[in-house]
Amino acid sequence: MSRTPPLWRISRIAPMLGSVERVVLHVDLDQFIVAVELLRHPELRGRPVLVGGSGDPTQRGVVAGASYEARRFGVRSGTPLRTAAARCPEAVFLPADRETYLAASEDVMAALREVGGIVEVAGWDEAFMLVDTDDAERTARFVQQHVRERTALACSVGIGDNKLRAKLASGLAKPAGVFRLDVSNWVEVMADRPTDALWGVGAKTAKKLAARGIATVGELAATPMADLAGEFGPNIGPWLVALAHGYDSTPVTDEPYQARSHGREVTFQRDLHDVAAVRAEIARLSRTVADDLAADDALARRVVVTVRDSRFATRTHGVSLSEPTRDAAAIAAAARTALDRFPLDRPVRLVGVRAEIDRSGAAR
DNA sequence: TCTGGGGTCCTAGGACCC
DNA sequence: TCTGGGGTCCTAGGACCC
Repeated sequence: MSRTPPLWRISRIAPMLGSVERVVLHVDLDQFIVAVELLRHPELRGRPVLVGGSGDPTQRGVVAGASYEARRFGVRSGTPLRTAAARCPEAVFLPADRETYLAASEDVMAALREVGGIVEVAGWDEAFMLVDTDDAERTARFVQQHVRERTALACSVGIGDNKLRAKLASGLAKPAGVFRLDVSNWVEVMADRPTDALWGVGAKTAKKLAARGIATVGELAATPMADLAGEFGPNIGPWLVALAHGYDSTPVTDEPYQARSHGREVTFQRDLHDVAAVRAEIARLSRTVADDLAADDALARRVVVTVRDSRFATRTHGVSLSEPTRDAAAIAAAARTALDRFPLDRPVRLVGVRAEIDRSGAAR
């Protein structure tokens, strides 16, 4: 189809001289959440800043954003706030402000679209771009400069011959740099890194691989695909080996994002012992999810309830709806039915309600 | 180090049907 | 009656990502 982008060029900077190539860029904002906060709290620049939860490190919550100064204390995204405060007592804690980050993110994406090519939003603070250029490094620098001019935010840009390599390259470019990772330097750059350096290999998979004597990307690449099909499945096993070669054929697309589900969950500051209180919370979350569905003009086809108990054991139960709906009472009734399937014999740490969206066609 | 909240995608097993 | 193979749907769980 007409997915071919317009020929990208920076006519002011680089006259079209050499050969044009098509590359994937991965644009990743540097310490995005903290950087946005520093725009309105410039006096905090240079200090260890941690954003997350309510901003109170004595409460349950984790770090959503850590400044580079804070990271030197061993605090990173996902660290419990309490732990962060112990490791970095002089840190400044700020509450997470999703609306502000979302607005900043939209400014960044608008700036990227001004550059041209195909722009695929991949999260608040990252995007892929498919561009045709005769100087990819110069194009990457131009993107950085343009984002900085429009938003005062710094980003790193990875250049790759597919999305996987571009994504890994941006990590290697940080902070505020440009790095190119393609078929020509893949082995040199990646072969000796641990398998969880790959995008899609996490701690669990890395551990299973290590148990088979596969510790590095190079060792994974040298593993016959059939060897992994048994433990990881007929699709994931071979895919892991492909990842280790840097293969990726997923397209960069600017199709508008369509959520497949909307959910809300809450961790209580103190575990709930009272079943009635759990039910009330489920009802409240159901109403919020119904609002989220309405805002997205979406209909639910299934409602799934999550319960995490005081021992951190997490279970789900779901109820399929007889017909797609966004009616708050219907969502709440389904959630209550699902909740009644739990034994609720232990204090409850977290509850959640998630609506899976019906995209079967006519129902928008 | 006592572990958030928003999501996506894949897998396995059982039900059900032919 | 005690035996089949394949396809598809549903559900719960797992892994991963930002």
